[in-house]
Amino acid sequence: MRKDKISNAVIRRLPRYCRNLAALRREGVERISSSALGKNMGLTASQIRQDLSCFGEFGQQGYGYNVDTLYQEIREILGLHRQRSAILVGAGNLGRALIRNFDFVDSGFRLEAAFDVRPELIGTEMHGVPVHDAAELGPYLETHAVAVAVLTLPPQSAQKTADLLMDKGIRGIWNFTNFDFEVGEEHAEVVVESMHFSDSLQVLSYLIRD
Amino acid sequence: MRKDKISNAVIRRLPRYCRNLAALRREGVERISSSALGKNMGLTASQIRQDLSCFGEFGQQGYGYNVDTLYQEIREILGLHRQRSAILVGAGNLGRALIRNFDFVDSGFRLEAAFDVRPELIGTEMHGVPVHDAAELGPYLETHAVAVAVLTLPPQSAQKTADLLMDKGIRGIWNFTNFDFEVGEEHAEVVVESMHFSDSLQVLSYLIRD
DNA sequence: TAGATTGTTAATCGATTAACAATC
DNA sequence: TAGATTGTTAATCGATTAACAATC
Repeated sequence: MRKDKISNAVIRRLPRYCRNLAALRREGVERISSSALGKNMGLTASQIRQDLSCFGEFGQQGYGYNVDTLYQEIREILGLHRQRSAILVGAGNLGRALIRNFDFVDSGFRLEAAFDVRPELIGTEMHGVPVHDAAELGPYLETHAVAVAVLTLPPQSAQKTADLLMDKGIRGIWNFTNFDFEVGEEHAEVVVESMHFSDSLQVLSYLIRD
Repeated sequence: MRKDKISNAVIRRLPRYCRNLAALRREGVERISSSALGKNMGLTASQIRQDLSCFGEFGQQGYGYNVDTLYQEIREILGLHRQRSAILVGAGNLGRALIRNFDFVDSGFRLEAAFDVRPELIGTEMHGVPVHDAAELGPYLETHAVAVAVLTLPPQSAQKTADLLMDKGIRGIWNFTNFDFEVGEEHAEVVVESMHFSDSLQVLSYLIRD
């Protein structure tokens, strides 16, 4: 039964379903049952059926799920076919690594431009992406419809840049600054996804304690 | 009341407590109540008191918590004072970004060495970290006590390298490969923390859907 | 002392798992 | 048809929130 409000727990499992189904597809697997997929992913068959039923009826009794169809359905649910526009702010080591290595298209985005304050970077191209002066960020956002900004600059600049992005109507911020900037009530609809590297490593530290 | 088995949900909030308390400390705040901290972090006062009570009694009725003490306590719980040994495998763009910019010490680790297959990198130093031939990884692990390996190499090499690391007795793997390698039953005690960039961006894609 | 705030117990809420009729 | 497996409802489990006596 389709649900209106999807829980966060379910949403965060969707990309994993995607990755696993993509792998099965590459291996040439045509169909899979919830119990086989569950074994693959370390989930119960029940949970998988429960998760998928939030979005529709993708399976068939006695058969299971068609791998390719289910893969496409979940990509559709996540909106990965959308090719929305993205920019990156802060073309330092990490920003550069993302520009060069990360497959934005596979996650539903086109990376249109990067911004940085360093004069030696401004005007260059990285992996086909033009690097503009950070001072041009505001004007750029007024003339281009940008859905998401990747924030890969030092934490000290995070709040100010985030404020500008939100004021100019950004929909989402992918935050790599390791700083949780404030989101004012007037921007409550802005979505922030933070990649807190240190949080992850600190959890790892805890989990390997003696 | 101290608990034996701490839930994953609680563990994953600990680094956030740490970050918030660190910020308060920097601002010179000396004490804080669970309700004030809750407002700060977007949690209920109840949850904070419940979380902390898993590990001991750190507060005082009528007063709240001493910011500095609580900060130190949580760092201790996470094991961030330990300075355990870490290595990094794959000194490409992302690996390089971590070596140069990431503060391993703040998360409880010393980054001792990096490994790569590229001849032009072998023998060099990055930010004081020596880059060795990836072929030396096995021998290195036999002569050095390494707690954690950072995996920043292409997904195609992930399984093979992870297998080697686990065979040589690694305690934890911080996985940036965007690939969930298999962990054999014989290595069930190995802890894997994965930073799946694409999962995060895909969730963001979902959350900004119309 | 009076007010504030803890740690803990009990209540509620939400997520996961189990069971099973429906049906391919 | 018989076996397999779904989608869904009900049961269980776990996490969050509320309430409150204890006490600084």
